[in-house]
Amino acid sequence: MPDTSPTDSPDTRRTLAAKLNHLFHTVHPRDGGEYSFEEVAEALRAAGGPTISATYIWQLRKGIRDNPTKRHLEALAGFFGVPPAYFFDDTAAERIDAELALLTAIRDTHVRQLALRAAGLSPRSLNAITEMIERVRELEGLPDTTEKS
Amino acid sequence: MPDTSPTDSPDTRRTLAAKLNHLFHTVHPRDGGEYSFEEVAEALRAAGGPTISATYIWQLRKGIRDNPTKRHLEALAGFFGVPPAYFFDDTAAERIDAELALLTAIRDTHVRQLALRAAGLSPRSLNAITEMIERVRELEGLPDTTEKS
DNA sequence: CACCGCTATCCATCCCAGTTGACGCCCTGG
DNA sequence: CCAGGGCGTCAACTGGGATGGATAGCGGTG
Repeated sequence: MPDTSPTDSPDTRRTLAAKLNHLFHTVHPRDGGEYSFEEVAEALRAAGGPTISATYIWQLRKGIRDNPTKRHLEALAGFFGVPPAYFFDDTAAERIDAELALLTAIRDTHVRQLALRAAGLSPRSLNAITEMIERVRELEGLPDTTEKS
Repeated sequence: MPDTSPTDSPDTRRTLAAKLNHLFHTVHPRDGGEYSFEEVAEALRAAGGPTISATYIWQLRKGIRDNPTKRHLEALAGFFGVPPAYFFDDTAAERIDAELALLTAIRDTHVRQLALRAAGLSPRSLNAITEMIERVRELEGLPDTTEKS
């Protein structure tokens, strides 16, 4: 099973409302004032894509509603010029990005191939093969540091 | 005004259904077969977070429904171990697709351990060990077909 | 002060995202 | 050849995501 780790606690993670609020406060039209909800709704309508009512934008910013659909997230992200991922919880994304970074560390295609083929083997077989690798490392004069990640 | 450019790109964008389909096809449980919709729904329920009915997952994969809410996207992304951005940004999706098989493989701590230890070995040793893994796969009744790209 | 334009806030409503339950198909074993 | 369970598929229903319209505050103008 892939990742069934318990979803992170409902702590004081930045809520969708907070992020939207930050966007409104940060990106504003040529003069100082913030965008009005009506303006945003209008602009989105003009953009041709999916439209959002001004009232709903207000609800999202206020935190009254916090579970918009994919298309609406895309539209909002598009308007404010941020990637849609901005609205999602970053901890999960960060963890996965870290994993992806680890993958780039494994450049050797042979090692990749090996890992791919090893996936699915029983733990006992994996252990056995790992031990064999350890032995080969020893024979080839590589460090045997069994560091824990 | 920020970015009011049309949200849809000119070319045929990969639909949500296609991406989901790819995830189902690529990341599968220990024994070759794909996850069943029921299994995914069950796992999400067990994870404690927001739940998705098996039927709905089917609808999303089929393309019958294509506008899920934020929480459901999070849940799905969490299950398959990809960042939520996977469902939005196509370029990111392609980048992740390239690593997806390896990414899921590496998630098994034993496999990761093995891969890290294997890094640095001589090509000949790697080949030898890969062949041994192939043999063990055979003994454990795992598919020997190198899955197509 | 009355009036007007504008915007945030509220409320009642609608419609589609999401669920429930049932059906049909393909296995597997008896 | 027929149970029986598992899984994908379908149709109808429900709830909340999303909307439109009404109201209240607020500054500006004559």
